[in-house]
Amino acid sequence: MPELPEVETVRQGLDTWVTGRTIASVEVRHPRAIRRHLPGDAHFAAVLTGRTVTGVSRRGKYLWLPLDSGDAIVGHLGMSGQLLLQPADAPDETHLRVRFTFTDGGAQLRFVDQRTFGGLAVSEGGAVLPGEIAHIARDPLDPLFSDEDFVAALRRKRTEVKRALLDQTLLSGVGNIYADEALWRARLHGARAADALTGPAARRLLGHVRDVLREAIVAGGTSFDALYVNVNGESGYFDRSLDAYGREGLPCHRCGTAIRREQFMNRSSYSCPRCQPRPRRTPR
DNA sequence: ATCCCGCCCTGAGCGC
DNA sequence: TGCGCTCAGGGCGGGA
Repeated sequence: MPELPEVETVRQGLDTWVTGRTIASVEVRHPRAIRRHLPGDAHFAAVLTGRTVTGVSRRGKYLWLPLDSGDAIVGHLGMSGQLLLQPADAPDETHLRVRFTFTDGGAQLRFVDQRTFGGLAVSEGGAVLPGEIAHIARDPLDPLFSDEDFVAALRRKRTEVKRALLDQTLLSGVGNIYADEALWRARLHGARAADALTGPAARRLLGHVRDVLREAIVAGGTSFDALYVNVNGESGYFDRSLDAYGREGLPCHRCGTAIRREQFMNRSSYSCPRCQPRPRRTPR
């Protein structure tokens, strides 16, 4: 569910409310939530207890909390994960998976995840960049992201442009919503062959990706339901600004044509039939 | 090496 | 009411 803007909203909240605090206890309520932490839940709790969180970082849709030990807690929200700050006396959430308490006795950090596609792990020595996510590309808001490298890599891909936008090793942070939004802005159908894009077209597309991500962060992300919320349980409001995603049958904000929905990668894709005509040739 | 598919889960909404 | 089906914002492993 969460893409870069939603994860960045969570990152900012964690940075405000968790950085500088020392972990007093860790309770793993569901083993699947730490399945990527191979040593298991007892080890997970033991290495984190007594550690101080020194910041909160993000690459694409991954978050990590560097610790004073040089290790890090690395996490992914999957489709339905939430990181919430809750008073100690707040009732446990139905899908509470991991609870952290702090030595200051303040709000707990809770990892709540209905579908359990998300998870947490300790990354040994991962404070600067967890090795577990070294294969994830920088995101387009990262100051060290290289536009020219991305454009060149995109134009080498023998696949459809939407598939390439969703490839987290090419650029990170873009998911189904923001891919469709950027393609709509760029007036490109997602089935266009990536290696058939001209350099200027690829650069324009990247510009639209960057714009829509930035605008969505300002809005606090996109929340269709209670599954995506910030660390204080509040929804973002970028759903009001969507031009394509989820708008099947509604008029295109540019030309008035009804937005269409198509199946792609076992997911829905939304586009304007007039502004984003299907390519005649698709990649093989 | 590159690309693509199936799968990992739970719950909401819908038609019957 | 209840059943069964479809759908949901992601990423990985493994096969082709």
